[in-house]
Amino acid sequence: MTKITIKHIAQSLGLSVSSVSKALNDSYEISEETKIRVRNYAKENHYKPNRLAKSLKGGHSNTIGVVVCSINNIFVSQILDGIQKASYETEYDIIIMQSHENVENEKSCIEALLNKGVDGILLAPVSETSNTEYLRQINSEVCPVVLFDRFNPSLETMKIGVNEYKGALQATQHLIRINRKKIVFITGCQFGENNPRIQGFKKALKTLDIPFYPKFMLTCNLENSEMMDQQISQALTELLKSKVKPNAIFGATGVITIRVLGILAQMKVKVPEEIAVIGFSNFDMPFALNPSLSSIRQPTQEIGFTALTKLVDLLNMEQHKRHRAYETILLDTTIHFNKSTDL
Amino acid sequence: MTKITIKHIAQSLGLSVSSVSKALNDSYEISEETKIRVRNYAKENHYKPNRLAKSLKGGHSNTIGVVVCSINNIFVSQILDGIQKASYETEYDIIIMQSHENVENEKSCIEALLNKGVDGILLAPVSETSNTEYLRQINSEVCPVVLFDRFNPSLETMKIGVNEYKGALQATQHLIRINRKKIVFITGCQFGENNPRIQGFKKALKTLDIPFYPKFMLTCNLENSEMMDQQISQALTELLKSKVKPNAIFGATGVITIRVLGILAQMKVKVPEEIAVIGFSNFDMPFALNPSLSSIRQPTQEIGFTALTKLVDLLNMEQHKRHRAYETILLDTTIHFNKSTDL
DNA sequence: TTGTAAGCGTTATCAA
DNA sequence: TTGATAACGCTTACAA
Repeated sequence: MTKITIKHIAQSLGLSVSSVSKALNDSYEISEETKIRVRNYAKENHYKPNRLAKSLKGGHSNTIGVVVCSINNIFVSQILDGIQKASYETEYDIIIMQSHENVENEKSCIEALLNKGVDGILLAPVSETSNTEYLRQINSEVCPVVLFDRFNPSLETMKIGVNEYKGALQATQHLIRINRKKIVFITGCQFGENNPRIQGFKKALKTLDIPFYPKFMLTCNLENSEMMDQQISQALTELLKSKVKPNAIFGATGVITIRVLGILAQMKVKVPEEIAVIGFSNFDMPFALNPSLSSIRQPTQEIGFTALTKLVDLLNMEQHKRHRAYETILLDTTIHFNKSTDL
Repeated sequence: MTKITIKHIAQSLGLSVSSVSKALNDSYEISEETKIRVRNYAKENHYKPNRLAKSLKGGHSNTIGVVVCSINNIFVSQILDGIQKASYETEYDIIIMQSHENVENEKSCIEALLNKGVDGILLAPVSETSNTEYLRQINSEVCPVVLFDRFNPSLETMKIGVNEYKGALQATQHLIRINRKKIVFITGCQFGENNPRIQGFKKALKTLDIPFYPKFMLTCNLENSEMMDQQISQALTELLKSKVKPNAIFGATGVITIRVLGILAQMKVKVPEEIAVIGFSNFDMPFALNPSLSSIRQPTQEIGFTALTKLVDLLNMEQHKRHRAYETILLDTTIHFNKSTDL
């Protein structure tokens, strides 16, 4: 069970270390016969190249860093699953870091990854503007940074996400179709005004000349779920008392949407009779929810898989050619109607 | 932004490489004055030691491998969160692998980790007997293996889990207390007969002389959630038609418990009126469920944190002293009563 | 107190 | 076709 190295092989076979290395790497300089001898010996003795030595020599760590808001989140863990799946087919290891929806944490995560010598970074930015300059510098001077899930519009790099605009548009249209036009839209405070989910929502209203109530735009803190619950339930309580009473809620993220369901249940507000609910959510068991949730589902596995694959593609290119490969990939969402909008 | 090495520092300061190394490592051989010069220069120029070189030299990778059934699972991701948190305070990187509840995958994961040269392994075994011999060999000859969540009773090593027996006992007692004595117990097929959750359940029945119906022990496939849904709903449909109709369900894992809720909702079975439901679950938003779920909650963060901490402790000990440090830590669960058992 | 040199396991250059 | 040697960045006897 003891580790065997090239040196051992060389000694046992009466070859030099360099010849063995070349044989193992299928170099043209080595005779077929020797290659076979070496390969056989290596296989029989379970030789495994030492990745550390290889990396040290090669100047890269064969490691990719991933920064997400929180591992402990269904949406994120599905993406991570996709990233892992893609990574199995490569030589890269994955190191995961959590920004916890905080811009400064995000920077620390990236710094930590850089210290570890990662060859590339996969990042779901905290906000649309977080660490822009820093990231730009990293991407052009240190290692490629591929963005996924959320984008930083002013950062030129590879981006993989979903067509949020379309998803939000369709979901809103559905609410309107079932005659729920007084829609509360709940987002995280990291969402900028130009967020495509907000834009899709507004677009749907505008097209059909439905009035937009600014006070129906709710913003909550994604960093802390207790605060979030408080903020949402307080805001909803007030809105339900106001003269223009809402009759639907659109949740901009999975956590928001599902928490809203819980909050409404505790407030004894009937869904969908009093308030219809729809939102982004990748929760796997919509029927277990109260009531079964209508949702916009994102192809999370594919996001992760694509992001990692594209990053590896970049890594395999010469640095100066990379910028030409930059693209923004928008995958399609799917929309699922269940009881929470069933009228 | 270019990487700086010990060599650069040595040249700039007119010192030798070894002196710089020693200064940086606070060796007694180096004068205070030199140390300060070196440290300052290092700090000013953002010197970061190359971990690869350090590891290659030191003969360890500073990496810990973690094998879980699936990242994409609330319970697991909470544990991973705990592991990460603990790892921040160490020099170790974490590499995660997924066994997908399959014994052979589990072995491949471990092999892959060993190839990467991990210094230790954190493993949530697929079953109570999976890969016993292999793991024993690894643990004694290669690197420490710490078990968490599920245990392999015949493997002598460090183990971190929860008092499942007690949790199951309490939950069952609660069902009995609300006069629900015909309890269907649903487990995964990886659970052996001696699993503490099953034992706790049986004990509660036995103590109060409640009959145990073998056909109320349901087993489902945890590898595939569609199959699982099918198996459970089919079995329940039959049981509900039989002469001894169940009036409660105990779910042995979070996925089972929540899926049961969804299945019952689709079968239009009223919870808790017709069937009360309780089970292990670490789902964060019990109130969003239909109905709000009574559950046994495990201290997932703490499990992960403890497991990693203990593994690092082992790593810091001399190999031959490790076995003396082995212990089995059982953390307490908490039980939460909600609507699904509210009678 | 500081420096020299060897070595961790590879790969790459150049000679033989 | 094969081998000797240097190098990647760091640590550590051993010498000076």
